[in-house]
Amino acid sequence: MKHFSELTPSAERIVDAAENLIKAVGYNGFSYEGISQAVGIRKPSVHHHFPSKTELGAVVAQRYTHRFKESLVRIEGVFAKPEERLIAFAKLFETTYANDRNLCVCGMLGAENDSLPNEVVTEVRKFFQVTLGWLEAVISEAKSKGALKADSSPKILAITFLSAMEGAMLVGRSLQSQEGPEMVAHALIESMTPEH
Amino acid sequence: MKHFSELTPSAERIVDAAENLIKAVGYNGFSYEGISQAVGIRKPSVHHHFPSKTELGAVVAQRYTHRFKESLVRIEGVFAKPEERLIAFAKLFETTYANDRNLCVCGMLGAENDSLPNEVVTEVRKFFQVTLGWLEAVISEAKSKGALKADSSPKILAITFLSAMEGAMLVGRSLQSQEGPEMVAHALIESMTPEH
DNA sequence: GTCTATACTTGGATAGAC
DNA sequence: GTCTATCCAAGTATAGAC
Repeated sequence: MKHFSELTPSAERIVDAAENLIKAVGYNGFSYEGISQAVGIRKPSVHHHFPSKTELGAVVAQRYTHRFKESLVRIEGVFAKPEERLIAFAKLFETTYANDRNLCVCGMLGAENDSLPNEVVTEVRKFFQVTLGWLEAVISEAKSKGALKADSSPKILAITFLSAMEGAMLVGRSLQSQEGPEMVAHALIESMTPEH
Repeated sequence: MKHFSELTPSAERIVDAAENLIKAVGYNGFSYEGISQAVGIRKPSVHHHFPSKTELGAVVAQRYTHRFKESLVRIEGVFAKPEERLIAFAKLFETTYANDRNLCVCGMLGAENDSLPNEVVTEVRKFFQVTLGWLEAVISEAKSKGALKADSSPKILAITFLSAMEGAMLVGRSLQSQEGPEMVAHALIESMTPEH
């Protein structure tokens, strides 16, 4: 399959448009026509760069995961404390949500999982595996430092935290609320912080 | 708009099929053809009962919310303690998830919000308002009893809890995991339970 | 209530010229 | 790389017979 690092400038603009459309209306909700309008070229030109919708969807998810990983590494370089890292993590989702109540690309695709081509399903799963691995390590460190108090394993807490972030975007969007993942993250972390 | 209480038996089977399809593949993922196959009648017969997809979607959401409310009232009749009610609440989602990793109808529709007709959006919003209202009351009671310890307001905790349930289904489905909302609910409640 | 037949639109995709 | 033209399938929807 095509790799996002080898995209021509036009292909890049197409992936940008597809990513934004997926955040808003999902894989089943966007079309080549929509991409065409967003980018300002005709449908067959979109097909020239991405012959099939499957491939386009997979590249979007792949690039999204890569950039998300970059953000996680950046957080490690800026924040030393695991508690700060968790808040910074939540802010990644908040930024997406604050932009038009958009969802996480892979959250949206995860919801649509059962109607997605296999190539896309695979990429989406990788996003969750990578993200949960990172969260688990951060939470594990927070617990061993005593900065976080909770009986459940770091693995389960990571799933809980990520679930809350993804769900917060979905619930907030349904309520047409300004409040999103960051508010939920604060409530969660606060409830797991030991009394001083 | 049509009300779900006035459905003929055929219409009921159509709504059943549509509900199941929405849980699996969403509003944008299902078609009259799919309904037709699930129910065993032809496409125009489906249109006879529900002229437009918009109306069918709205009735599905409407009936789903009503039944969910019934479940909430049933929980109140069976469990007295707010902690038990929260677990029973989580089990409602777990039951849906355990059936083929299906999503909550309104969770799925919430994700698709921006590509949904207004009538459906309205019904979905009602689901979240009703559910959050109920959760807020339960959490409020739990806090005043001292069964739950958390600084955030019951309103915010309700959003947090529901977000975690909706997100858990989405994340679990993406990972193709057996573990769903119930595991997350236990982790959450445990972390908010005061030491004895 | 259900059917066959059909209309109309959109969506994904290809051929071939520039 | 982009275009016009076109294909074919699917999706929503209607007409009208039984």
